[in-house]
Amino acid sequence: MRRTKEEAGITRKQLLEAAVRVFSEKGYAATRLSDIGEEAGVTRGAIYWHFGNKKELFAALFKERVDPFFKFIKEILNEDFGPLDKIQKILTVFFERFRCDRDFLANQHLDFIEMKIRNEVPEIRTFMKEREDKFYEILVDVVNAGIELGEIRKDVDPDAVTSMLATLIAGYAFLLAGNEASSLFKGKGKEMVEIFITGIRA
Amino acid sequence: MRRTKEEAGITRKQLLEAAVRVFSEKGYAATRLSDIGEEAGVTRGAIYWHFGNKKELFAALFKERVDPFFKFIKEILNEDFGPLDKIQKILTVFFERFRCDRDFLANQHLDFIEMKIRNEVPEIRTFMKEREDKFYEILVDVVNAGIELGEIRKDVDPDAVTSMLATLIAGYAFLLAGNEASSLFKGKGKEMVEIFITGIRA
Amino acid sequence: MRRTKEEAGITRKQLLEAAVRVFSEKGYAATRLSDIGEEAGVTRGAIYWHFGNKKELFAALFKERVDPFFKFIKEILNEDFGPLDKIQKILTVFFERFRCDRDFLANQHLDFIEMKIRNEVPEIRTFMKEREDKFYEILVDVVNAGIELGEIRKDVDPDAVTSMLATLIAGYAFLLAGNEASSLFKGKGKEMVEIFITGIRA
Amino acid sequence: MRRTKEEAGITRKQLLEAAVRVFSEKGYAATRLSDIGEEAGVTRGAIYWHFGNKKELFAALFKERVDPFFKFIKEILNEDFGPLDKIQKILTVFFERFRCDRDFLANQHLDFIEMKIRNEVPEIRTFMKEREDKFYEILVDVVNAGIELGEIRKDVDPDAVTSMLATLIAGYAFLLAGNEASSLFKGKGKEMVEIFITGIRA
DNA sequence: TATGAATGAGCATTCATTCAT
DNA sequence: CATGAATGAATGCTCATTCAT
Repeated sequence: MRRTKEEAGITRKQLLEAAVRVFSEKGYAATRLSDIGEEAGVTRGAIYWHFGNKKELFAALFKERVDPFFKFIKEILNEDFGPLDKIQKILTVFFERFRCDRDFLANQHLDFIEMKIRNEVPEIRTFMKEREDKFYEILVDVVNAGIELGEIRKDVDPDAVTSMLATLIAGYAFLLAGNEASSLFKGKGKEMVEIFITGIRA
Repeated sequence: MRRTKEEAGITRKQLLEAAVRVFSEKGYAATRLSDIGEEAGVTRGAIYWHFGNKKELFAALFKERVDPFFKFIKEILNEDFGPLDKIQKILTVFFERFRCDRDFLANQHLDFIEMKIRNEVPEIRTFMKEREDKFYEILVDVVNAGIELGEIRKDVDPDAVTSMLATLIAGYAFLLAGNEASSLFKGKGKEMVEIFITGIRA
Repeated sequence: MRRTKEEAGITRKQLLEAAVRVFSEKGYAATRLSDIGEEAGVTRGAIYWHFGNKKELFAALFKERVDPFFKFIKEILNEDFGPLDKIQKILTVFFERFRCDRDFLANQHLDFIEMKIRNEVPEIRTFMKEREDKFYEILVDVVNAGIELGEIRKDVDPDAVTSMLATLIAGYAFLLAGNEASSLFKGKGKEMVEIFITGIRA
Repeated sequence: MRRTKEEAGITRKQLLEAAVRVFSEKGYAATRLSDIGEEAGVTRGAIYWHFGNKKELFAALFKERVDPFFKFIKEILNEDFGPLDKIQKILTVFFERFRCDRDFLANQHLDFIEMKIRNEVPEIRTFMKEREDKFYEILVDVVNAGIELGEIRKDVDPDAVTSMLATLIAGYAFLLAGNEASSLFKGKGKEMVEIFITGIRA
């Protein structure tokens, strides 16, 4: 039993880390709190102390994980690249990180898989909606800038670009996270980015 | 209670139809057999009579639904189009059908969501592997034909094309099936296809 | 489906034969009607046609099997032996038959195992009570005759002899029917009879 | 709800006590865990906490009950009696205890009734086999000693003696535990022992 | 803080039983 | 006579949750 504040913080962190892994591997419904407890080296009781219940634990995951995620994207967008390079960079970095950072992938996978839960917990819903809306606006601006700068084809629908980004990221995280993916899917992150960029380049 | 063979067939069909809907809406683990039973207008017992258990019911879904799905693709590939048009057609038709045919979407959604289950039931695993492998080979041939005919860029990796197809289809089905999708995702099926095709066209 | 009376009789007989085997192997509660059906080569429905329900099937077993069993004993008792020989013969024949006739053993095993059921079905209860009472009276007479004839010790309690018979038969059937019996139990039917007879001989 | 270790031990003990009673009364298959729970004053959940599942509960019964049982026999065999007296004592004490100690009877009844289960749970199987083998060896030694000392007839097969012991104990426990025993069976423990001893005495 | 013990609602599954054919 | 289809009550088991310690 951890007695100091510091130690309690460690338990909390371990629980969250265990939770992403287990949730993303099994999905929300099939995940047992005991699994998470075991993976974190504590009993289920600790989860209740730190998070209240299963749903809250799941919600906490988002609040803690999504923020750095969006910060990460913002950093890319703030760097001194042209619009097209920004878009390319975002996708490339996503794909790259999916491949290397199992936790990052798990998190994203979770994000897409558990939309149902997200809709059930208003807290998550609002939380995610806000950031995505903001992200959407920034991205559309980037695309429009790209068009104005002549980097992107004039006849490209900015919404198609954001949709394509969302679709590719969702699909990639999905296929990559599935233990044994479809035969069609061979990774090919860089090549796919290239195709996409070629598809919108002026 | 249905007593004739014919009527039993109806019950079976209704169970399967109910099952796609419920499974794809709730996911495998969160689906209760009673939900499916109620939706089909029979008791849980009927499920056991027809399918044996939950897993087998799920497996039966695949065996019955995936076949027409692949037939559908084959038909497109057999038509008298050029390679690029075939690829475009496949994606277009998929996206279109996802939008209009709720059951088709649900089915595909299921397919992607429940890879875990798929891996647990060897029957499904083998079943799917075979068809996907075949599909993959045909597609690669199409891409290579496209390259030779000068319709597709020479420097395009055929595997990148199949991966892109898989990714787009998975992502699209996914985002569309999520009750309240990401802000980034605005549908835009046709536009996305156009970007993709432009990305690989010679 | 059997259509003639004769064929129906065959089904009935097969069901009863299957029933003794399965009941005696698994016990009443653990026996599924489908087991019996399969062993008899028909579906459960046939059981309901012939016997009404599980309990009735079980009851029918007794009525059909116990009669010949008591007849068999009576025959021994009616033969022209001395009292001691009669007692010896009964035990010997029982043990012998237990060893050789698997169905006979199963039947007896059942008889002892399922006293609970017997008590639940008044029909069986009365039925068995009557025969056993009669058997008891005859046996006590035999023992008394033996005492009077000086074949059996005067200080032997006739009830102890009948109890011993019952105990040995029950115990023997029991230990023999248990798949892997106690290490103590090595069969030894004849030897046990000899010990018993020596124990009561004048 | 019991919260301390001590109290948990009480719950466990009560569950075991309830379990012997219910199992031996209804048999393994017909016993519902809720019966045991109710009899012990807890919910079924507590059974799963303490024992894992039904089979394990049953197995636990053996491991906890059989040991004292064999100790009890050993004590008799270690006392300062002659071989014949030891054998007589064992039977006498068994019969006596069966009559007075309902739990002891129930336990023994269980032991004989559920050989099937015993064979299904390897743990129990090995466990019992070992003790019975040891018991058998000791008993055979006692019989041989009796023969050498001239207390027991030279022509008596030691295995017949152990078999008789097993048969009598099994049969007696059986007939006594059956709610309404056979008409033949009138108890008569002491008298039966006397007959047996007379049967083997030199 | 965290654990151990226990609860209870919910779920998959089994199985005797029904009954139209 | 017998089957196939379906029902429904019962039962073992899982798991989120509670709470005294």
